[in-house]
Amino acid sequence: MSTDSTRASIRAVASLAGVSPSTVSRALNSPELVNAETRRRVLECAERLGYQPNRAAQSLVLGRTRNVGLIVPDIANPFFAPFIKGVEAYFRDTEFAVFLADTDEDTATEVRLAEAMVERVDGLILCAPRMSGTRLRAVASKTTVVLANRTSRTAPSILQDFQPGMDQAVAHVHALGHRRCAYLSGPANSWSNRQRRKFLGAACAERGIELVDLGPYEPRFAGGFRAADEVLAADVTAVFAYNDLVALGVLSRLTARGVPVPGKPVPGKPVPGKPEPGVPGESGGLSIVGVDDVPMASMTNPPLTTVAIPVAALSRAAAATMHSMLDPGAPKAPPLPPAAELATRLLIRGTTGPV
Amino acid sequence: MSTDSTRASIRAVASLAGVSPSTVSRALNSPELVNAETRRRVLECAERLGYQPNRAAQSLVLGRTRNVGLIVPDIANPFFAPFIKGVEAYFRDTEFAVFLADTDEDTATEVRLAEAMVERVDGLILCAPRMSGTRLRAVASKTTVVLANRTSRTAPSILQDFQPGMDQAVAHVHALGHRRCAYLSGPANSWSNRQRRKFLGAACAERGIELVDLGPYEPRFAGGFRAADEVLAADVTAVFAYNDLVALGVLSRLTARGVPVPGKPVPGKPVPGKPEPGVPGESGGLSIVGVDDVPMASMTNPPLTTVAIPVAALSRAAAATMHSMLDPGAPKAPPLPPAAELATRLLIRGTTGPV
DNA sequence: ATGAAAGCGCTAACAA
DNA sequence: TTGTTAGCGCTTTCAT
Repeated sequence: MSTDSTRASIRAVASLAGVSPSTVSRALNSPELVNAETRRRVLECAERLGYQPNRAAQSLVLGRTRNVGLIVPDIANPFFAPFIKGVEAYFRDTEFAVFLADTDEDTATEVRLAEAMVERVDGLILCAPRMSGTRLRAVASKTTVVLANRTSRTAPSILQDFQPGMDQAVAHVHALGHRRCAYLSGPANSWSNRQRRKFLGAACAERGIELVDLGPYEPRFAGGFRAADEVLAADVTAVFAYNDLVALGVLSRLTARGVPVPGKPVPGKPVPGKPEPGVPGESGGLSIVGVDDVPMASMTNPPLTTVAIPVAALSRAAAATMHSMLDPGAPKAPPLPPAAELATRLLIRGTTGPV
Repeated sequence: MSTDSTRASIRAVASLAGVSPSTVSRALNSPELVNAETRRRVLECAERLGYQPNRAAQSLVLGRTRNVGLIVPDIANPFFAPFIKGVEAYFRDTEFAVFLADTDEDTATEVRLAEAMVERVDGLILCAPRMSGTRLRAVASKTTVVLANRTSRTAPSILQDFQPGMDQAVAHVHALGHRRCAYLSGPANSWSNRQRRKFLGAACAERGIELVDLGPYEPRFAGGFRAADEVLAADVTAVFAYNDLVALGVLSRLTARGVPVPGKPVPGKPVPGKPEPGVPGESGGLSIVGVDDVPMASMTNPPLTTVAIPVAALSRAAAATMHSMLDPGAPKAPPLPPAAELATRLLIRGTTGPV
């Protein structure tokens, strides 16, 4: 019955076990330094008192918090949920706990949050951060930083490989006969956006597809709404959206406007609200390709063709890298996980069809 | 140029300002106890050195961490994203930082996480926790607890008011002529589930609607898939799903099976994969009602009729309650926010129609 | 209004 | 193998 209202300290355990506090500390942290029998007794007493070392005191003397921070642009964006889950799941079985923060896609908020976190953690995982290189360097000088989807010489970064997915997407669309397509771009200062655009551009050039740039749009469903109308005016037959949310927004708006997706020409059914006739290759509808493979992408009607990203591998790699940097005893993460694990790939579903 | 590699301590500031450490501490924490001019000088020196009090040391002496924990069943469930965001947004402007954890809808994990968190926080916000009353009491005895969507005598709880929404849903469905409906239940030990069922049951009884219980199903999209087939076998004309995810799963599966939603009878088009004919009132299709109003509910085709929950008000109230309990100086949260703010309401969209 | 000193709970030299 | 001692950086009596 150790129902003491106030928490047991290391001294309470020590005196109950008839040893000094240092011995208790050793029994707990460096078992090999203490006599087996003594250790057993200490552990038993600790157990009996429900002893839990005071973390503030440990942090103070050790100079480490055993917390890690995780900053993402938007929790509500379904792309980040599995990322967060992956990181949390990884650290669940370690001595580390994780602080999560959401920047609301705002760079200033991101900087403020990073600065607030630095005080309370041993390391910071920055997922797709938008802050400047200078800022990043400032943060990295104060704590251990691991980057996901952002390059930098300042800190190790785990990156997806967009090339295969984007290439497959263009090949697919090309095979369906599309020759003039649009890219709906996302945040201008985002590494992901630049990557997507780059590989898309290269693959299109290679295959003789004309690529029109539209945007930037906010990387959400609402952004896709706005994009949809601009797409209709751009005289293309297929669009590559920055991500699934935008793609879904486009799909929804297009459906509402009566534009068929993908382009199965509906004879005699012109596009309402789009009075200019004579625009070639358009009344046939549009094909749409997203990126991310968020859960809802497979639930729409028609389901979305999209470039899937191995988020779980990404988050696990980021977490493992951080862990190995903070705790030399940790299972050391390979400097970079096998490229194949981080490769994107095309998932062909219902929103792409022949011109 | 105070580019010192090692962080400035309170002593560094003290000696730079020519005062004692206690004065620096007072200048920072109890301005009224120190001479205005001295204070100005101290603050300037602190600024110059980029001084940031060591949190571990403060925690140790103060006995408070200035962290709060937040535990939710599933980050990936779009219902919780705004909740989390609300809590994070609230604490963003306070001295508190928040730890987030995801239980994966698992009670054992929930308990473990709560116990791990207790060590590192001053208070714990438990969103829709499933742990037993006994466990809850154990946790609450170790730290300040605020509950969201879970009743308890142990700790203050913020609850949504499901009555109006459920009542409106039943009235709506009744007006459309439905007389035999199903409830697709969620987690058995969830307060939300019991509430939904209760008000649904009462409203149906009142209006002479027969309510069939199905499930429980896991509260996700996949759960709805399984539910859909059982619904078809249950000979009902409308279903109330535990939440939107389940509703969307049902919708998707039904669409795939060729069952029209809502029930606009498609003449001469029988339900494939459902060989038994002669079942009355079914080939006409089904009406579906969800709960939550997650973002994707408005994006499907047809968009989902659902009972919307004011999550932002809920999370804000929970955060404010916690804040006022931890910090007497905080804007004191009303014991309970105005009921109207927490009331659910029906959003009629496309998945409900006449029998 | 300010300084000196004690101590929060723990770990790690150093001694024994 | 174990105990003694000295701090980690801060706040807070208690003096002055």
